[in-house]
Amino acid sequence: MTQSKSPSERRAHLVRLAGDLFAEKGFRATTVREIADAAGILSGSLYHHFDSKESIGDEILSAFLEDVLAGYREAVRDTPDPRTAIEQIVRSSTANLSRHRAALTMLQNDWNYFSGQPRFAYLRTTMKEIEQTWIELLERGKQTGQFRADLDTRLTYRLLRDILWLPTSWRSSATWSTDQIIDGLLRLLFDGIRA
Amino acid sequence: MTQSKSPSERRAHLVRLAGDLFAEKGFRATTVREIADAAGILSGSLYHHFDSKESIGDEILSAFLEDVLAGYREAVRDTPDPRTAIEQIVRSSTANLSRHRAALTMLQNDWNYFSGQPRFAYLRTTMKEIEQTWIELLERGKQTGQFRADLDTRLTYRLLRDILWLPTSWRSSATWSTDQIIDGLLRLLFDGIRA
DNA sequence: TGGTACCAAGCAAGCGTTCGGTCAAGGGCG
DNA sequence: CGCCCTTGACCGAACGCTTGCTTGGTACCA
Repeated sequence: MTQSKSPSERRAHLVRLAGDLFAEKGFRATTVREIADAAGILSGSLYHHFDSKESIGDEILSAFLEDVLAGYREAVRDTPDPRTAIEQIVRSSTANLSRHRAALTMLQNDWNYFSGQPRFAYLRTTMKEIEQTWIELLERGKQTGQFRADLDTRLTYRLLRDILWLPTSWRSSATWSTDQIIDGLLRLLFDGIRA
Repeated sequence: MTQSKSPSERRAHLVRLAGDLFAEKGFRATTVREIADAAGILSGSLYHHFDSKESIGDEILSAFLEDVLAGYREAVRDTPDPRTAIEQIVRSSTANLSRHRAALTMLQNDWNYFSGQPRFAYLRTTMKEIEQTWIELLERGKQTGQFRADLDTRLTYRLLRDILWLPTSWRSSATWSTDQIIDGLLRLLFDGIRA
């Protein structure tokens, strides 16, 4: 089972273990002793690989946000059609969110903790770019007549962005497949629930 | 300013102060010393009024859930029409949520902490009843032809319930009025964003 | 022999909570 | 009226425990 470990790949393994715990309990609520337990070592030994608990969180969050930003940029680059771009953003975001469940829980539970620290200033920066992308897409959609003209873009953006990473925090995601969730989300988003 | 305090009304005042902190930082992240500071007393003195920090949380959560349940029951009692009932639920929930902002933050941030304890078993009970109400309304709406027949009721319920208490956690709610949010929410919900 | 990976032990700070004591307000009583 | 004695609200200090993190040492592999 415990096959030979590569040089610095062991570090990535520890990050993954920590991420699993962060995804379930959040960052602050997870102790370094729990992370060490999951790895089968003592808590002090973690500090051979990381200089702080925050560093682990940093690694998880920055990796996530990089992927998310890449998805957004790719979507607006690939197509001029707002509706298609939004659909692609929803798909790439959903994929990223399920690959980085820990990051989402951390952003939701410990946003106050992270966003205050200078080290995590990139959190706000990235959010700004995401917001800008959404607003431009929604505005363009209104101009082309695809979206309702009475749409409050900023309000709609806030709703959509948050709605988008709601399902990821559902623990019993075994109930629905990713495709099911995406389809339900897109239909609700574009058409509402009315017949 | 500090007018004479009534007998046990001082206790309610402390609960309100604690609630303001819980609404901003969550339950676990708020310390009893911070609560005491806000009240201008020492942390130990809090235990003259409450037997534990959890008791304060209990008071806030149960009061909130009582109001929410009352709103749901009233909505389904007042009208047989699913669409009208849902609209009324959205309005009553929004009102309750803005009156009990602390409870929502606690449910979102510290759900794991509370839901595990027997003392807070009523959390799960209430959620069950809310879920049941939504599902029955959505099913009835499908049968009457008001809602799309291909709606996955359970998935839609999950989305709607969570979407409903999203805007409350937005700190800068000064940007939009409550009515604006409700309108945007209802339009998105029933009609989607498409023209 | 030198470096990597870990252990064993412990530190300071912070947590929720407890406890003995103080002190002003106020009702009963002579 | 003047005295006593209860009571509620709070202080000051500490308790036991958990937190993230540090330190000194050691086994092992190249």
